[in-house]
Amino acid sequence: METLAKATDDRIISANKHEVGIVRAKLNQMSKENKILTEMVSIMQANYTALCTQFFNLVTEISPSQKRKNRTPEIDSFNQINGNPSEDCSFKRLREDPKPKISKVYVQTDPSDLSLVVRDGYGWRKYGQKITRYNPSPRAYYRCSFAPTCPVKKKVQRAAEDQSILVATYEGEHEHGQFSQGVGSMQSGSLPYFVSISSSCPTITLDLTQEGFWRDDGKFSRQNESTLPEFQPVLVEQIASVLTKDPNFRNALAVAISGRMSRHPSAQN
DNA sequence: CGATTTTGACCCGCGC
DNA sequence: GCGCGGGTCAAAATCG
Repeated sequence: METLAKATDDRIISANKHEVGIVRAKLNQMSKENKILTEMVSIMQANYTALCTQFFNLVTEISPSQKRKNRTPEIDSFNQINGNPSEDCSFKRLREDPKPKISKVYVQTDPSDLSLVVRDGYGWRKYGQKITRYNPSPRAYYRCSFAPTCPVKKKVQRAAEDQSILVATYEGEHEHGQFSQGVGSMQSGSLPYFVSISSSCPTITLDLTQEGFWRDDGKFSRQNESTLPEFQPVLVEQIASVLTKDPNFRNALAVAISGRMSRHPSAQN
């Protein structure tokens, strides 16, 4: 009887040892993958720096008079997000002027939806619309409904490269909370991808968890996965550049990846 | 009837 | 000074 119990204990101990071995192996593999990921991020960062230098060289080669003539939406967009390159070639120091905080939000919308509405939880009053030079789609101008108490303004225009992407440019910050127009910020017209790039502080919110969009009828529509790669290259570069610069993002990414690995051990094979 | 949108006119800064 | 382009104004139209 006693020998039977001892044999059972031995088997449990041996099983535990085996499990510890597996966990150790997994940990080793994870730390290896972590190293590889860190190296990849470093390479991306190096590439980004090289690209920045190249871009700056190209921009500074253009004379001031040529600058206006040859200006493109891409350069404008780059300058808005990174600050004026002629003032700081490293792009690391951002302008600290008293201008209102400007941030950009890119919203993937249903291509069939032609409205210039970005639901963000705030109330807006449209005060103008214009056709701009480099973009066939009109630009809409909105003021916060709390104006003149709240000076925040926003411009909404479809991306020239992809009409399904709405670009909302916010000027200033709300001095009041959101007041929902129903459910909240994630309501009709909201988005599968939500990206915010701020010019004054390179913070970014990237929500790729929603593979669809909220339609006006309140239903959540699944996004056709084949359309995902169409997320514009320029936009992707801008996002990648901000992400690779941010050590917090890299840490968060490492934590998220290791968390995912522990939840899906089969994926490690 | 008040709030909101539309849209042409106007203003302003910039480059030539 | 002129033209261009972006931003704003404000009267009319529309909506709830």
